[in-house]
Order: sequence, then structure tokens, then C-alpha cells
Amino acid sequence: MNSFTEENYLKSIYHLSVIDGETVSTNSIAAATHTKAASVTDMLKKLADKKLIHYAKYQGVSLTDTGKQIAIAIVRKHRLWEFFLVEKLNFKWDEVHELAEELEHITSAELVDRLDKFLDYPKYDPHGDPIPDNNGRFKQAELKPISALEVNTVGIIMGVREHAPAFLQHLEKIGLTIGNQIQLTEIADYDHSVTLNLNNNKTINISRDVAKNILVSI
Amino acid sequence: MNSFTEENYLKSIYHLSVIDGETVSTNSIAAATHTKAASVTDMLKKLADKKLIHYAKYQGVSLTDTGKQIAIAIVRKHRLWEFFLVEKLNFKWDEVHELAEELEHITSAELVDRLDKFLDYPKYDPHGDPIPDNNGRFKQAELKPISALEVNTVGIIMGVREHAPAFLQHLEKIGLTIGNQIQLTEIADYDHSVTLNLNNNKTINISRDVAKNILVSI
DNA sequence: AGATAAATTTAGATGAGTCTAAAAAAATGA
DNA sequence: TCATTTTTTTAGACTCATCTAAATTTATCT
Ligand SMILES: [Mn+2]
Ligand SMILES: [Mn+2]
Ligand SMILES: [Mn+2]
Ligand SMILES: [Mn+2]
Repeated sequence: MNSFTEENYLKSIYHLSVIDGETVSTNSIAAATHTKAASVTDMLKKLADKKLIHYAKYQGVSLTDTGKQIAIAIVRKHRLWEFFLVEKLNFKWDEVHELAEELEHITSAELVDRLDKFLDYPKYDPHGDPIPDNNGRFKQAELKPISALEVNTVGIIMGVREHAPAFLQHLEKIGLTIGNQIQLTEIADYDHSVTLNLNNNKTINISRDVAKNILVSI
Repeated sequence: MNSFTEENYLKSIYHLSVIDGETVSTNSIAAATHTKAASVTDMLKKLADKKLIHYAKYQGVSLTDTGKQIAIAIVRKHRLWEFFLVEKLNFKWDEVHELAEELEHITSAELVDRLDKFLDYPKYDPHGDPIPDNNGRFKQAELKPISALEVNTVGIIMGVREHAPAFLQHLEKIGLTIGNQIQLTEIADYDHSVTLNLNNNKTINISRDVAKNILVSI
């Protein structure tokens, strides 16, 4: 079995490898796990001994098949628990991430599969992220950040790139939650801020920074 | 905050104090936590520093009000999660204890209270143990082990004293589960084994050891 | 009471995970 | 290219929870 700590490293390496490509750096792992590079190096040796990562000094790391499988199982648990918390316990989407950080380490695979069934096999978590099935399979819908859209494009909000509670609360407040349709009507030359028409005929303006972190299907 | 380990010590001290009386011994804690007496002594010093237990060398320990409150909160979580696992995820009563040992350490009080509400404020867990409310209050029903009944007494099974899966599976198999009515018809002089009439008119014989661990209301 | 046994604590060691400071390797760029 | 900066690893130390072995205290029994 792997400790919480080992699981968190594997999960971080997995998430980083999705963003940064196959191999990830010691420093990026340190940032993601809120530790120091020296601590990461120690852990990388251990994970390499366990054959959960490919690691050669100074060359960065990547997950082995086993490592990746474990990481995805943790992501599955994280997202299923988030779904449970929102759908069954009525938490808001900005309240569940920290709780899921704990719940994702509950070990029983049987529990996860039964939870999955109880929830009726949800495909996406409250933030629009795909929930892997019990074989670790999932498909990431093809989404674009609002910042990449051209003027007049219509899209439906399907996910977010940033999960910080403050960001999610902000989106809630301005009405940009998952499932909502938006039309991009203007991109300001000056600061690249973006004007959107909402379904309810309201018009809002959001900064490029916010626009980068909202994902839509078109 | 307290570590998992500290929480488990507090919980063990609480359970032991219910059985053995107010103050409990180093050795009994060692047995309950599957550690050695020397390790227990180390932890007792730490818990005493945190004012969670009353501790004087060689004199045994008891929980402070704070310590007891924390212990009961953990028991509340344990039993609510067990109820959830059985009622919502369809686990059997012999499968949930180990899972609850992990889930009881999830920290959020908000989560527990919402879970309680979601489950419609259950009063007893799948083994008949009372579930403390969010103020730590609960009442233990007045129950007797079958081994303490006189011949011809009728009782309803309300709980068990032993939680080992093998024991619970055995009870399931012979039809002695919670809610069932029994009538004690005979106590054997030789080995104190006990004959019971069940609701379905079947007659079964159980050993004194089994009888001691089944609790009934009369 | 005094001897022996049992329970408990202390002493010293270990492994996991972390840190800071220093050394080594790799990347950058004039 | 080679000096400087950045990244990564090593060295050594610390905390937490655990252990074994030895010392100490308390309990028991004749
Ligand atoms: Mn999350
Ligand atoms: Mn999520
Ligand atoms: Mn239990
Ligand atoms: Mn129980």
C-alpha cells in the first residue's frame, strides 16, 4: 500500500504531466505539493524504487503504467466524492475540493464502485472535469477557454481551469456556471477583457484572466 | 488539530472507559491500539500536554471534557458512516467497520452534520450502537446480553457486543440479526449453551460465548 | 513485611517525511 | 566558449510514531 503522501505525489505528477507534458520537473512537483525540492528528490527515489515512476537524476520524472493507474484511481475518487458532496449533501461547488482532498485517500475500491453506482455513474464532476470509470477510462471533452474564442462565437460553459473557492464563488456571482450558454460579443484591444451575452440577455465583462479559466464547448 | 493516531488513542480510551470504568490502564490501551505499552506511555504524555487526558504516572488515564468531546465526535462519525454504507451503498453489516475506521477521521464537522441530515438523523448504527447527535448527546438503550436472561424470557435483538466480521456473518447465517424476536427456552447445565425460539418458529442453540455478545431489550 | 510478579516508564534506536544549507549538474547567454 | 544563473541532488538535522530492552514502581501472595 501507498501512504497518503505517496498518493499525493503521484496525483500531482499526473496532473502536471497533463499540463506540462509527459515528464515533469522536481521544482514543479515541489510547488504542487507545497514542499521543497529536496523533499521531492527523496520521495522520487522512493517512488522509483516502487516502480511507480520513471526517474533518472536531473532528467525529470514520468509515471509508469502502474503509477498512472494509481493516480487516475485517486482522481476518480476525488471527483466522485465531489459529485456526491454537491448532489447528495448540497454543498456548493466551491466548498468540495478540500473535502475531496481527504476523501480521495479512502482505500476501498469496493466503496468507490458502490458510490459510483449510487450516484448513477456520473460522467463529470461539479467543475466539469471527467470522472474516470472503474477501469480508469474517461474522455476529456474538447473544450476551449473563453479567451481563445473569436467574436460572435456561441459556447456552453463546460468546465473551469481554476478551482480556488474565490474564483468559483466569483463565477457563481456573475452567473457563469456550468451549463450556461454565452456569446462572446467583444474583445477589448486595450486589456483583452471580454464582453459576453448571457442566456438571460444580460451582458457582462470579464478580464482575460477570468476568460482563460472558463472552458466552453462550441 | 489532532493526528489520526491521536484520534485513535482518544477513541480507544473512550471505549475502554465505557467498559472498564473511568480510568483505563496503559496495557489495555496498548492492546486496543495494537501497539506496545512503551508507545502508549509516549502518547499519553503528548495527550496530557494537550490537556485531552488526565494522566499521572502509574495511575492510569481518563479523558478530560475536551478529550471526551473529541472522542464522541469520532464515534459519531464512525457510526454515521457505517449507517450510510449499509443504507445507501448496500454494504452488509459485517463489511462496514473497517471502512468506517478510515472515514471517521475525515475532519469536516459540516460534512458530518450534512451526512446526518441526508440520512435523516438515524439513532442507531447497523450494529445497534447509538449515534451521538451533533452535541455529542445520545442515550444507550437498556440492553441485556442473552446470556443474562432467564428461561422463557422474550426479547428483541437490539445490538451486539462483538463487531468482528466472522461473528456478524455467523449471526446473519443463523438468523439472529437486529430487530428479530427471540425467546430463551433452555439453558444447558453442562456448558451454559442456550436454546432460543425464533419468530419463524425455528429453534436454535447457541454457545454461551455467542449469547454473551448479543444484546436484547426485554 | 519481604519476596516475587506484573504493570509501567525510561533509554535508546529506527523509518517516514520534512527542512536548510551546501554541493553538483544543467541551462543560459554574452 | 565559458562564466553565471537556475535546477536538482546530497548531507545532516528534526519531529512523529513506533519498537526492544532495561529500570522502576505498584500489586500480590505467603
Ligand atoms: Mn477538486
Ligand atoms: Mn473537481
Ligand atoms: Mn464499527
Ligand atoms: Mn458499529
